[in-house]
Amino acid sequence: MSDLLPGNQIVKLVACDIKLEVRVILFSLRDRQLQVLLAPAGENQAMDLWQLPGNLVDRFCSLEETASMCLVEYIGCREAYLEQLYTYGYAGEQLVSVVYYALIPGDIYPNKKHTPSQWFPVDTPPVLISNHAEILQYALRRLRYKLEYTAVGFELLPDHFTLSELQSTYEIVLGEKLDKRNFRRRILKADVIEPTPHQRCGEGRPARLFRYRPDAVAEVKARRLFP
Amino acid sequence: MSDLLPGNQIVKLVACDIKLEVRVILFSLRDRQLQVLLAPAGENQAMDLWQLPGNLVDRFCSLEETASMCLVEYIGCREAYLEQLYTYGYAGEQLVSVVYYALIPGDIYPNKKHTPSQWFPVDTPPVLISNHAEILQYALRRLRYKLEYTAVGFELLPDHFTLSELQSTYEIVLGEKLDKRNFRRRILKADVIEPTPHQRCGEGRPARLFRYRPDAVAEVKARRLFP
DNA sequence: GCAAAAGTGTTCTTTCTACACCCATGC
DNA sequence: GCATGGGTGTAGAAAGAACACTTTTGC
Repeated sequence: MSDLLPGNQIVKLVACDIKLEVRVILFSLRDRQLQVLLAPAGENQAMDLWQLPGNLVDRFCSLEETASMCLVEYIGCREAYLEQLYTYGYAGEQLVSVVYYALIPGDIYPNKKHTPSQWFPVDTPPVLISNHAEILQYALRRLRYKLEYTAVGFELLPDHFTLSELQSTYEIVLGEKLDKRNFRRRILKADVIEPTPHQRCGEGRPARLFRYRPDAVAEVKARRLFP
Repeated sequence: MSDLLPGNQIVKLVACDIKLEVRVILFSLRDRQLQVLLAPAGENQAMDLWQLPGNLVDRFCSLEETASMCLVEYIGCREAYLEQLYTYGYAGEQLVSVVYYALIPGDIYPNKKHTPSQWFPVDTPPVLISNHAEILQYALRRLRYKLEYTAVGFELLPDHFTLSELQSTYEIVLGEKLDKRNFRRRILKADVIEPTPHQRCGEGRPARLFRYRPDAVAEVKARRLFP
């Protein structure tokens, strides 16, 4: 298990049998619920044990690249909002786990792919390995908190969306009803989304479509201000 | 290569030549300035290159333990406020750096120890290796932001402190003058510090001493809500 | 023309901000 | 008794919360 290493000086100090992995919490809106993608963990399917998707860190990939690769691998998604959550060290198992979370536009990626992973409502997850349930709860708290002081909610929607869709997103994630007029005022004042010339027709009066201002994305990322 | 595997299979894929280190940003108030502890980085002293204190992660220590050990090693300090900041991956160097920051009560630990590390004002740090200057800036932003919505400021002070000392701490870290009455109202409403029966005598009228409520510490920690 | 969702302002309440004087002690 | 820092309340401004009706389309 303790692999041998080439003998320059720095290697002497390397704690070489610590495993390093990246895990990604994929959040998405499906069936009007906030859902999370989980992968089966048990050798034995009957156990019904699940885990957060992830990969060991390859020596040629950065942490964020590894996380991005997970998105591609698990749902074929490029270019989602991705943010580092926390790094957990498991002393007993010599394992370090760098955890990210991602916001996946709902209804873009199919419910099932070739992978055996599945979406679960965040409120009713299955039994998870290790401390993954705790990590999931923490991610949820962070996501909710973040929604309250930034406008990242649109990252869960397609490129173009109506204000009602955005409000619904906030309501689902935060788990509470919001006032329509106050919501619009606040979200527009935040100045990260802008109206487009297009409308969406459906039942009732057509709604104006919005999109996020491309120049505003950096700003949202920069407010990576909490633990 | 990159499928996530449970249990024993994981070992096959270990990227064993990735180095894992913990760095700690030690903040402290000295000479009425916010200062940071740095360690010399150059083999050659003339270069005057510095770095954030840190250690490679030992196989038997957790990340937080490693960070705590840095505090002991560099300034002989146990029991400081310690919070994970961010984890940086350096793909080119196969290096992963888990960075914490710590708030060290000022004037408790002497300015110099047997270690060659030194305190520098955060505004005028020396030249730092790698991206350590950037990390320091990020830590500062996080600390300032955190002070605005929590009451962690007292972690930079001794066990007992006056409200004026606490206000001064906030002013130094945030870099702006605060209104005395508003400050007191806010900090008391936050409900994390409490008056003690004691007073501190000095010049002028004696000041009541406060301390943080032991049961409130968990609460502050729990608001580890930002990236 | 009616069902269904979109869109739009105002009032009240709460929170934040600005501001000045008396108090207790040491010397 | 005076110099020094400690301690206290209030009024105006800004921000947030509560609230109901008109508009546009498809059927």
